[in-house]
Amino acid sequence: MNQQAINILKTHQLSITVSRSSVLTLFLKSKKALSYTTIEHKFSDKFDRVTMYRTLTLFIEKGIIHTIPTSDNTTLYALCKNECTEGHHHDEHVHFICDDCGTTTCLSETNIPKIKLPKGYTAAEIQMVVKGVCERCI
Amino acid sequence: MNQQAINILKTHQLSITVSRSSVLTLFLKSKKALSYTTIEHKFSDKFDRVTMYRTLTLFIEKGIIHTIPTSDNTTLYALCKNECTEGHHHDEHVHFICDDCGTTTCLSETNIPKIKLPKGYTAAEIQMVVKGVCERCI
DNA sequence: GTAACTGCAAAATATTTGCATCCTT
DNA sequence: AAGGATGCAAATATTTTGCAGTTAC
Repeated sequence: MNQQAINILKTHQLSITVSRSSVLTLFLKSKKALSYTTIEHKFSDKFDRVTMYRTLTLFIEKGIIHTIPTSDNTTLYALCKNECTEGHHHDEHVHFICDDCGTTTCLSETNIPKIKLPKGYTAAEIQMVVKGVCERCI
Repeated sequence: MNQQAINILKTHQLSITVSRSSVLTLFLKSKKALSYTTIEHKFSDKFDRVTMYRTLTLFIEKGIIHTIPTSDNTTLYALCKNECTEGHHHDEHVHFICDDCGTTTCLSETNIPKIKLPKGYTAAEIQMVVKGVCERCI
C-alpha cells in the first residue's frame, strides 16, 4: 500500500483499508480530476460499486477530495490541498477542462481573482471552471 | 401563452407548444436558476417527465437555457442572455448560490474577470460560481 | 473481541429509447 | 396532410439502503 495514501488516511483518523488506499493512490498518481466512472472502471474487478460510492462520499466529508462542478453535469473528484478541513473546502484555484482530451486539471498555481459582488451579496466559496484546450492537446 | 416565451421559440425556429411555452414562462418569471426536479414538480400534473427532459435538452441545444455547474452535483438550468447562439454559449457572468435559501441567481452585471492561464492552455469558456449569502438572506 | 468496513442483493431514483398517437404548421 | 411533439411503457443507468460476513485495530 502506498505510504502517502496511508498517511493521509491516518491524518484523518480513518482506518486503513485496501479500497481506501487504492482509491487515494489513484488520485495521488493521476494528479488530475477523475470522474466516478473512471474510478469505478479502474477497480471494478477489485471492489464493489457500493464501496466506491461510500469511499468517495467519506473522502468528501473528511475533506480529502472535493467535487468539481462541470457544465455537462458529470461529477468530477479531485484531491484537496492540505488546507481543506472537514466540512469546509478551501479550493481557491481554477479547474481546467480540456475539450479535446476531456482531462480536468487543477491549475493550482492559477488563483481565482477577487471579484466585486453586487450590494448585499457575501461570498463564502468561489469556484471557477475554464474549458478549452490544454497544454497536451495544443 | 406568454407572448415573450412565444417570441423566443419563434426566434429559434421551434414550434410553439404548450409544454415549451410553459417551461419557458417559468424561467422568465422566476428569473433564477432552476433544478430539473423543481421544473418537473411544477408541471408533473400537466406534462410527462420525458417531455420535460426533451424540452430542456432542446433548449440547451438551441442556446435558450444553459446549465450551471454546482459543487453538490445537482444540475441547474437558467435562461441564456441573447448573445447565446446554437451550440455556443456565451455565459460570461457569475452565478451565485445562496447557502441560506438555496437560490441560484445569475449576476448578470458581474462579469468574470480575465485570468492568466499557464503556458499552453487556451480558454474557450469560463464559468464562475460563488456560494455565500444573497441579498435577500442577509 | 468489537466496531467499523465491505460485498451482495435489492430498492429507489434518474435518464433514455421506441413507438403509437396527437398537435402544429 | 405531413412532420414534428408528446405520452406511455419499458429499458437502461445511477445512487442508496439493509444486512450478513469480513477485516482493521
